[in-house]
Amino acid sequence: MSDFYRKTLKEKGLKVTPQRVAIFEAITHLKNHPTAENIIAYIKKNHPNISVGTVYKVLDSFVENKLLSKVKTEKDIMRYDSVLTNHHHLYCTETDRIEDYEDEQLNELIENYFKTHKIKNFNIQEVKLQISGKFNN
Amino acid sequence: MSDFYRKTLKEKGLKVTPQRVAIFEAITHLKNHPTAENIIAYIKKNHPNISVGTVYKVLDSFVENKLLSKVKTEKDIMRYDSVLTNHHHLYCTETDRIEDYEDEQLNELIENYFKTHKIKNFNIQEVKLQISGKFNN
DNA sequence: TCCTCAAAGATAATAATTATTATTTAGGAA
DNA sequence: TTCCTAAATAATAATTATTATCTTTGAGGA
Ligand SMILES: [Mn+2]
Ligand SMILES: [Mn+2]
Ligand SMILES: [Zn+2]
Ligand SMILES: [Zn+2]
Repeated sequence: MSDFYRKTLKEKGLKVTPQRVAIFEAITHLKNHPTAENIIAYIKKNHPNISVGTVYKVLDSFVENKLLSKVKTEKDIMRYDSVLTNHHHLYCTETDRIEDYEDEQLNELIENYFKTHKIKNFNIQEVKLQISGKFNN
Repeated sequence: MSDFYRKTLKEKGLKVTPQRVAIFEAITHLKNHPTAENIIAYIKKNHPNISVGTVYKVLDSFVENKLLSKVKTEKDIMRYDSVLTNHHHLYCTETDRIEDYEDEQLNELIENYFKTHKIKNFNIQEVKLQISGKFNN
């Protein structure tokens, strides 16, 4: 169960603490690209004394160590993403829902496009789509 | 000069105030997708008594009225975009620079792709690319 | 088992943004 | 042109998300 988290933390050279394991578990469990607040609320059930500062610090270090990424939004609040494969996002214009969109064919299309259409003075590392619209239910 | 701003505001049914004209002028003048702070600093030169709250409120109403859009970033700070045509963004992974990237051919490619690859339960309104990488100088 | 230093907890501070409220003013009506 | 009024602004306080500080704790190696 939590052995996966412990193992991954160790591989990254991060000390294995109950807080880190709990946060790691929370972000893989929570869907919809949770906020720090979402994560704290979830963890508090089993770990009521966890400190807010700890959660922010751990999230930061997870981002640095590429266990997590940040999701860009136009709200004044950060959201986190545990899916690390190259994927895109569906943003609902009505709610705050953000869903993952994986599409290997699209990735190839874009990759090929930029192979033949270099951007001057710019070296591309990653291309992500933010697809805005509405979910039908 | 400022007649364009006055005219545009009037068209949108917004009262024409010196503050709104100044903010409108600032955002079209400032490059690199300015923050509210950037805008305030710029305006203060000619308009030293403008209030921070006013700037935020005006920016909000400009976004609502589609005179501006917000730019997604992974920092805890909002940035604004006066370019309203459908365009994409180059994010520098080293600095906070965000440049516009316009590419009609790419837009068509993507549009056509999604015509034949509908996303289930989702109605696309807009697709934007966030292209991360490094500027060569 | 013991030590040590990195991590966690508690708390205060900061930064960005929003809310409140008194004052001013744009712009339509008289 | 003057007057009126709703809407906008300025000043200020409050809120929210995040970060910093500092003391205590405990993970993990010796
Ligand atoms: Mn903030
Ligand atoms: Mn904030
Ligand atoms: Zn995602
Ligand atoms: Zn732009």
